[in-house]
Amino acid sequence: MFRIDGMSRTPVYEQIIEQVEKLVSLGIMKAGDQLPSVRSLSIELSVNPNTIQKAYSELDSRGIANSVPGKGCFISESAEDAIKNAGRKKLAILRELVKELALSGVTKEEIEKAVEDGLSIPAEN
Amino acid sequence: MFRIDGMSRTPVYEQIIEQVEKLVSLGIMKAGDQLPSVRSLSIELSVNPNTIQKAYSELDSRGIANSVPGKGCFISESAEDAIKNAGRKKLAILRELVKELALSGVTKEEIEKAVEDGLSIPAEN
Amino acid sequence: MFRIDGMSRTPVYEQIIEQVEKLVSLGIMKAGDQLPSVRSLSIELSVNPNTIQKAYSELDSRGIANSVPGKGCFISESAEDAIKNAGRKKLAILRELVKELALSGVTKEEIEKAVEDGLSIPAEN
Amino acid sequence: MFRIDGMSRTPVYEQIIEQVEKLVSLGIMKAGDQLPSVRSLSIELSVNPNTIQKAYSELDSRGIANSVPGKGCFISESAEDAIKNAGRKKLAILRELVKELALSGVTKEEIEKAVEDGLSIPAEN
DNA sequence: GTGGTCTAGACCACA
DNA sequence: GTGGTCTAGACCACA
Repeated sequence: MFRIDGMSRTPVYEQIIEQVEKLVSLGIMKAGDQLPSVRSLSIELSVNPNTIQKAYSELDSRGIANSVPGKGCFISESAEDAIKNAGRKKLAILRELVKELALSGVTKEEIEKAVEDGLSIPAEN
Repeated sequence: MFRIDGMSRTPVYEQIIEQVEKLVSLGIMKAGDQLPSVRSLSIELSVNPNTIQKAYSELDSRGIANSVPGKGCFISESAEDAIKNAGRKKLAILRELVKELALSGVTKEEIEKAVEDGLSIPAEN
Repeated sequence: MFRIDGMSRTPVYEQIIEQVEKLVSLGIMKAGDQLPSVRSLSIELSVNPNTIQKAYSELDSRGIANSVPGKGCFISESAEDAIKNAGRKKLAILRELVKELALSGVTKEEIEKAVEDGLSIPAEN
Repeated sequence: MFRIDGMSRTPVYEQIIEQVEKLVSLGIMKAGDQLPSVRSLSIELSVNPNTIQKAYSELDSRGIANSVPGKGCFISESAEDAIKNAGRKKLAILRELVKELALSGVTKEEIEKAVEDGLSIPAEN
């Protein structure tokens, strides 16, 4: 269910967060669903339990999951909203990136093509 | 000529690189122009000389400048091309970002609006 | 008669204690009344019997109930007093909370409004 | 500058967060001020660096400080606002606590007295 | 020196 | 079993 790229620059705990967000966005995980336990996932991914813990507590503080001591970690009711709102905040990054590309000499057409590509493949990985 | 945001998450050396690229893209600096000396810039920006050094050698390895030991660091002939090519490589990042936003539930309209905004304000900061 | 919020951060056994206290405070349960048996309540709430046991023995040591082995758990004569005294001890928590809020910049008016609200809706949940 | 109560139930990292908030609320620390480094504070308090790290990264994600890798951790511009807003969210807790006390039989007068006490000693510990 | 990530492993309260 | 906290200590990128 989860896959870690040890070569990647993005921290392991961040990779886990992103994958949970993806599963929720795709509707594969829904509010109330339980995530694998810290220990079981740490074994499955050959990763230290602390790293999973960090991912889960981040998901909790982002409003995507509820970590309930003694019971488990569950997708929260507000998960979809929290993810969408986080996405909205990233629109500013998108704007800056476009501006930077335009400035560096990349043409408007190349940029719009890339955006279209991104929009047209909505659920491929 | 250069400004460093000490609070920013982007490394200081990266901020310097970005600003050199911007100056070239805007045509303010051209092939053959000399960058400030490592020492003078380090003093001007209150930054460790090693950090400037790192920025300049990165600019060198990216084909944007030529560091000539004992003489200085100069904008290279290939600077504009190198910057544009780097920009093209960033199109992939743009594509991924758009895909990620779309997946997280941000609407197509919001995304296209942000792209337009980025394109319409070509040289504001 | 009892409801458990599995998503809540307050431990299940604590939730049970609070609900017993509320029933006594509201006069719904009185001295001598018998609480549901450990087994039956554990089944009703889909909760581990150990958890109910823990709640009941806590109620016992707080002087709110008497656990009689082999017979059951009964609201004690001193229940109302015990609850009121526990409440008085919580006045210190209230004082600290108010102090903390005031210190954090919340205005006196906002605090007094919240207190009034709490006082005016005496028995809504 | 910081003091840890090893006997307390509140986690060490939380104690540190609270103390930073208090220092900001009291105007002792201001936007831009640098917190002690992770290592130095860990030595001063005889606490593991990871624990300080956790406190600082929490302060960061709460908008109270900016952790800048390689430079240090600084009180953010938005610190006071962030603290005040967090306080406002705690008003709901206050309301519930008052309701619970009133229900348990504590008189209105006792409650109001405690609130006044909390308000009248604005900066004692 | 400074923060950030991670492993290894312990201990706690709660279910 | 389940999450939460913490120590001890390593290694990384950046300043």
